Amino acid sequence: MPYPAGHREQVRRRIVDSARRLFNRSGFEGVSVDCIMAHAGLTRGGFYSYFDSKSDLYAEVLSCFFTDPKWKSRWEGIEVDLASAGAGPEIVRAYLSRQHFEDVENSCPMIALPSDVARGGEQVKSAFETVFKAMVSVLDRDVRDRKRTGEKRAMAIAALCVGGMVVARSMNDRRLADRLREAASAVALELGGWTARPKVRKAVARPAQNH
Amino acid sequence: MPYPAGHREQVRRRIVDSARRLFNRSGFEGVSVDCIMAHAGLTRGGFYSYFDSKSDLYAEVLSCFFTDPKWKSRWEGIEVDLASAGAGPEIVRAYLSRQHFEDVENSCPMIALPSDVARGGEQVKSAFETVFKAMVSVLDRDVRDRKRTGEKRAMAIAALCVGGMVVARSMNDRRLADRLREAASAVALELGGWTARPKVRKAVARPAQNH
DNA sequence: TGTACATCAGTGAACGCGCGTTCACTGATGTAC
DNA sequence: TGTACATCAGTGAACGCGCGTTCACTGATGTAC
Repeated sequence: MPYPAGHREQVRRRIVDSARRLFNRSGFEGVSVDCIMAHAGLTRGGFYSYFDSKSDLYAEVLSCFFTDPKWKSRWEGIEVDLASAGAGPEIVRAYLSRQHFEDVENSCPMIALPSDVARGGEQVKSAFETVFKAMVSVLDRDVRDRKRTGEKRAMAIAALCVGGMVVARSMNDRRLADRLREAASAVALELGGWTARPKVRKAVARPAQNH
Repeated sequence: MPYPAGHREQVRRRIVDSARRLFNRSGFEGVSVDCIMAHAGLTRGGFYSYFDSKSDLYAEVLSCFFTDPKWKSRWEGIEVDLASAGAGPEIVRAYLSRQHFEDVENSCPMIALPSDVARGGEQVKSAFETVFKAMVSVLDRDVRDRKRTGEKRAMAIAALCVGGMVVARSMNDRRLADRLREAASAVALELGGWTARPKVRKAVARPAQNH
């Protein structure tokens, strides 16, 4: 046996990881096989001994994102365990945080890939659906609901999180993007019944925040 | 003068219209200049006497949508006049309607193109920003606000509309997509203070013309 | 321990293709006379 | 009214380029003896 055992798997994982980052940054068509392999420390020729095609790799990248049962937040260093209660407001804050906004490569695929998904095949959409459902179900558990409209609210909160980030990423004006994130976050927390009334001074300490 | 007056403008509009439909369907990179011109009944060569580049056309397509002073809704046959008051709830309903969901080619560019825009240049993002601002400002005018958080609310409502449609379009399950649209619509109307209790509150709510 | 060898991960030149863009040209048009 | 003409909208061949993919080859590796 030439090359140590597990070598192939290790290299394969390196390629998938390189692809994930690059696809997140530039989309399916915006990234070349050459580029993916170069970022994995290899050359273009070897690619086809690992994957049948570029599309094949794309599908694998997507399913990797979605199949993790415990989806550990990569943003803000917060490890949000989806199985625990009380994660709702944490998720909203992390999702609409500046860090998540900036870390394009590691961001939620629902933000980075929606156009590709909407135009993609059944398999890809199905995977997208799974993530969204997961997000909704965690939010749903925590919604403080006065009128038994919990699932409706949870879906709207999730849509607001995704929409806020998608739109913020599509702007030039950084200030406007910031305001949008903050507005979306505040309203999402309000919708969940998670408005921060505990720290009253905060509202006083930050009034310099214009508009 | 060879060719009748206005001929050039008419052809130019035909190209933009063809591009709008095709970009909405397949994204920026999924459509070739050749294809756009063919759908406009022309050949590839003439393109560059109308536009400097493909990106240029893309930016124009984006900015055409909401910046029209009178934006005629193409969905639901509703003609929403942006200059008139009371358009807020109409826009929310039309935006999240089944018709808008289904009519991909004629849909709002903020739904169909967000990933392309996020990865695009300054010019394109600038055009997107304009569209979003226009939507926010119309909503803002109509938000029935009790706490002077009008602009924040308007931004969140807009993000919820866009996000709801983007996510709905990325799903396989039509039922789930429908529920999402309805949830987003109901919550968005609630956020604007437009929940259907019209007869009781109208007199009270109008004077709260914020900002 | 040292050498020869079989294996196969990785290389890089080459392929056909479609793209955005350019440009010399064509031919339809309204106008001058 | 009819003809010659200047204009310029539109044509289509051609360009360079980067892409996904293929393939004959290289050379690093663990093993056999």
